[in-house]
Amino acid sequence: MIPPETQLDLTFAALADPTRRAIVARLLEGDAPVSDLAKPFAMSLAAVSKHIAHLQRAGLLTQKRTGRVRICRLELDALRPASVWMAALGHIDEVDLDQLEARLGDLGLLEPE
Amino acid sequence: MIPPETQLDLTFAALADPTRRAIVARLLEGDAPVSDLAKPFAMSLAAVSKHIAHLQRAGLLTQKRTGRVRICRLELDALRPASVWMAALGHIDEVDLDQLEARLGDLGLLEPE
DNA sequence: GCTAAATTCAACCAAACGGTTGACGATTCA
DNA sequence: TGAATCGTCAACCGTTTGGTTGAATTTAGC
Repeated sequence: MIPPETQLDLTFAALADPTRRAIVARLLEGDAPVSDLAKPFAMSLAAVSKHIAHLQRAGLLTQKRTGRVRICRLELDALRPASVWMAALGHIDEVDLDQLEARLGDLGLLEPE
Repeated sequence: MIPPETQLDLTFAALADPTRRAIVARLLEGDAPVSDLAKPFAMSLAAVSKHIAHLQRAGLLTQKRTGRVRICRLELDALRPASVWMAALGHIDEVDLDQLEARLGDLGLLEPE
């Protein structure tokens, strides 16, 4: 099992490249074979294949082969840890303080005021 | 002016490293000088300084020098384009399905159940 | 004015990245 | 069977990254 820290590393790194973000965006419109994904880009198929591998390592993309074609599917769930991390930055005050307080309360560590 | 595509590159790349994410998290608790930020890490000050420079390039961190000390401040606003990009991924499905359904309905292509 | 402290700068290193080309394996189809 | 197609693999190349160490710079304090 991948340590969660590494999961975030892989996810953010996967999104840090414009080619990969374009592939992700394209997959929102539906599953697609590798060659279709590669078409818009002025680079070799092998290069796109590597980008896809990168997305796969991050769990953002899965492939299912049917014949000689590999259909790529976007796995939006894999995006959630990164999304949560970012969202937490904006709200950490409220969320974390509440949870901390609740936990401290459960443990009887909260001093009455 | 930085092209917006590059802005996303820099932001996601900045977040793709655990040291930098830890620095960001630490700065949520308040501004801090470089050496304070460096303390938790088992690496040289120069290394942390480079990480900070990386965050600065992405616009996520600004410095204000007071004397020989540099106070670092988190710039959460710089996170917004990346956050928006990710949020868009999560909702495009619903949106598109709704629009598709509406369009099909308009065309009389929707089968009654 | 001298010394110590807080950072950055510069040079270096190994590893990863993003791309290329060419060979290879699998599959379809005539 | 043989030729074409889809995609990956392998080797290579130049650049970037994340770290090191040591010197340079700027400010503080005695």
